[in-house]
Amino acid sequence: MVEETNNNFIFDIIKEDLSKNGILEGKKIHTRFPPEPNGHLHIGHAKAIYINFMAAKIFSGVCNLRMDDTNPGKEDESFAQGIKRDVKWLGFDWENRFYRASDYFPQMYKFACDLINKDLCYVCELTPEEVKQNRGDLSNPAISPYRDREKQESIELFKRMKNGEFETGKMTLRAKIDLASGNFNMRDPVIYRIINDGNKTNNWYIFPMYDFAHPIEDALENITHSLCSLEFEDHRPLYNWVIENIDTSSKPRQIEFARLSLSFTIMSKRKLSKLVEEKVVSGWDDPRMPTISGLKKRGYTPLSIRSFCEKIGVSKVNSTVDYMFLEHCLREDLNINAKRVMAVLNPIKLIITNYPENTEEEFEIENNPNRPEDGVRKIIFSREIYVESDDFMIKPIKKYFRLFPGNEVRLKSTYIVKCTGYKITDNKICEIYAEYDRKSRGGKSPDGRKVKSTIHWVNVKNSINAVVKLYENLFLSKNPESNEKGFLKDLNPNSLKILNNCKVENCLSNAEKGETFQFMRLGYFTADSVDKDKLIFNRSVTLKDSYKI
RNA sequence: UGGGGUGUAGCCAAGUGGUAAGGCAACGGACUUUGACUCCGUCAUUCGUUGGUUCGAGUCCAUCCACCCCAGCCA
Repeated sequence: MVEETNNNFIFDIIKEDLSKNGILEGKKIHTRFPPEPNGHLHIGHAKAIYINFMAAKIFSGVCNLRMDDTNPGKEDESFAQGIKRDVKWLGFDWENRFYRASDYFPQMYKFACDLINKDLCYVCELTPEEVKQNRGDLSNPAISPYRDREKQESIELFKRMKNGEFETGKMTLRAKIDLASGNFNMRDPVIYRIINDGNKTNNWYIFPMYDFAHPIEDALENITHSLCSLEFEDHRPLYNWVIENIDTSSKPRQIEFARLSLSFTIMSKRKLSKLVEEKVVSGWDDPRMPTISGLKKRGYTPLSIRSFCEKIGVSKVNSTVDYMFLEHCLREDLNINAKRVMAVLNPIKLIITNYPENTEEEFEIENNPNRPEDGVRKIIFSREIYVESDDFMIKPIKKYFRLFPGNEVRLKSTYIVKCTGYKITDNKICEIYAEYDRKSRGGKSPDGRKVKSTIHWVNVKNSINAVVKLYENLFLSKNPESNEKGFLKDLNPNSLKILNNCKVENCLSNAEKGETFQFMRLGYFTADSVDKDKLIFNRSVTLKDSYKI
């Protein structure tokens, strides 16, 4: 998994801008990732982060991290902290360029006053309802009776708005552009509103709207390419209007790309919050959540997420990526890097009847066949072991070549054993019996006979207990939002399954929190708790399995 | 109905007038002490439609069709 970058239409534009006679010839590019601190980052944001930081990296520029905090009340410092943590975890570095839109409020206020003086803005006293009624429609223009207010009067009122003399919603500052525009964003958009609820941020009572604030933030930070998602395409004329009419030499350029949709999950912050509030999940970092913190807890690695972002590409097509593709990227990383261990999720005891009691043998097992340099470790074998209950059938179905009476399997790294019988108590198989072939030590078959199946096991004596959490998609449909009764009616009842009686190899007593292992033949599992008396693993992703029962 | 976008395989996605990359998924097969991994092979006579220009069109022009976004004092 080499980290290199494919081309895309945005990088083509940047290349063009940077080329000879391009608008940025001889300059550096400068991008930014500007989340609103009103929720936690998810995999969709990872795409935006990746695009912005990679554009900077590839073209030897830099990328800022900026909190777009222009709407107090929705926002919270804890979200800002979480965002910084997640971006850093993903492996991106904004160095010392962390900014907040609110730090620019004085400058924005000044720009707004300039615009009033240029007769490009006016204070409007329409209430929100009146604005709505007067917005016009597809064939009729909007109306504002305050459009021709004297500049001086607007300046006065705007100052009084700033001083907190009016209550929330009483008046707004509007840009004088075109009440008849086919683009509703240009029908004299509100650029400042009053939020005077006693809950003030930095002593401000007026707050700039996104459309006014964003271009100014970009200009003040000397952003060259302002990369955002498709729904802002209609806002670009307004973005450019602001840049052209304020006093700046910066010429940031907005380019839009399609945001990410992933099958079987949702990306809307509002809906993700709902899952948290309704306690459908344990929190923003529930391993089933598509949030960065959730993916981390699930066992996703920063490399796998970056690789995913790289591989899905960048375009303007609204598309939905298969969830399987994300899983593929994780497996690709873990296949190379995860240590292999043995763990039995649904244990059943296997007794090797011809193996001496009170004896044990030591065997070596490789830590990672894909990385011989990771060496081997010792495992202890003895008469009683646990095997997976799925690996035994009294009457084998077609193409089943694991344990069943009369059949031979290899116990990974040790011996070939032949199943000789089983015991049933209370209608349940409680023990399986087998005999081992002592000539097969190490799992070899000296006579060359083929043993189709090799199964994993742990020793009864020294295996340790663990809890394993198995996850499936949170939703049943590819597109949970399409459920007519709402996404909350599309929940998968099996999205979490907790196994409390798992037996794992004793080397896992040294596992570190967050460390990921391959449980052989089962999948990749990440240590979520490593407390002495409570070892918990989250299944990150299964192994691919061509055997369908 | 006004404005802005987008249509290439089941899913992403290259392609910039010279004869449809790549990945995922799927399906065959080889290998295998993980039914994993790895390796090999198959998988678009055709690019939303219909016309046109051209020696030549996924690429240019026109037409129609489908889908997405926009009428917050959200971002």
